[in-house]
Amino acid sequence: MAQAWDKELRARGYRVTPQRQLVLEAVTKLEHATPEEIWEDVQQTASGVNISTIYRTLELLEQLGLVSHTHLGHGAPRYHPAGQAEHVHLVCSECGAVTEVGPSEVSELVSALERAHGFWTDVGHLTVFGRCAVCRSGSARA
Amino acid sequence: MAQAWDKELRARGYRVTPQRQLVLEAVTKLEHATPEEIWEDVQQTASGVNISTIYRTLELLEQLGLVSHTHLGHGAPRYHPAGQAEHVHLVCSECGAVTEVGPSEVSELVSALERAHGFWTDVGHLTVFGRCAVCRSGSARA
DNA sequence: TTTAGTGCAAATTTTTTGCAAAGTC
DNA sequence: GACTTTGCAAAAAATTTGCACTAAA
Repeated sequence: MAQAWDKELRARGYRVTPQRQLVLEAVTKLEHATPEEIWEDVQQTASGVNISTIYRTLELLEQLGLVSHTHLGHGAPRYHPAGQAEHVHLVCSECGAVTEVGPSEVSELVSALERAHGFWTDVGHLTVFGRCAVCRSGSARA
Repeated sequence: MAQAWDKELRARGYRVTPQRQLVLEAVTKLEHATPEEIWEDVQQTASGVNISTIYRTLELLEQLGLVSHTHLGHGAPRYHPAGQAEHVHLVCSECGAVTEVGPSEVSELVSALERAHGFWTDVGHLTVFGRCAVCRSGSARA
């Protein structure tokens, strides 16, 4: 059941390779991983997958709708399995902590934007920057 | 009045240079500009400012609170004047159009996140990805 | 066997850094 | 004149690409 994707791949003329399996597993396991983190993870498992293969594979998997990515601030894009329930990311600019919250918490926003601007919100790609509870209480600046 | 920043700079021991003025002007004029766009704009005006100076200047101006940046998707960060009223960006993943909406439209969200997670939202850095009204009506998929 | 995928190395692109020369205060 | 900034060139970091070789179907 977890391997429905392999038929998907073959059906579209792509091949099922160990590298692709490993990358998909790593994306699922790590959550919010950058290409480099995925690469590091895969290295431990296999005898070695080239970084360029990671990039090419992520591109393919994303195109197939198996994974998707978001930008959590500055650096590299972060990948996560697409099947997974959508969630919003709260990123603390101070400590970098990432919190996931359910889509219901932003439903107000989504309908407001829809109403006012006819804009459909891609909740899965929504990232909110700010300061987390810990940092706010830590340094006095509340 | 528009040059309050130069005293600000000197007061903190920094120097007012034509390069810094040009960069700040470009940021104000362009809105949402990447370092490279700012560089191109400045080139037309002056006899030439080095790209590394652009980076260093943006870093300084941001640190001084004169400009700030957001990430509007994939590429480079986009800079805008910090004094400017805060606004949220709606970015259409399909056509790339960027719409600005006032902070009041997300006040619901801000208080909800504050209430539920103690999270303070940095509204000025908030970017919402999705599909704009034009693209939604254009291609049938509403 | 046929065609797609991988590894490797080199090329890009974007941003950073060291340092001497030039500019600001 | 003292101390900051800039320009330039080289270094890093992050991705992408060309191509011969390996492997899936």
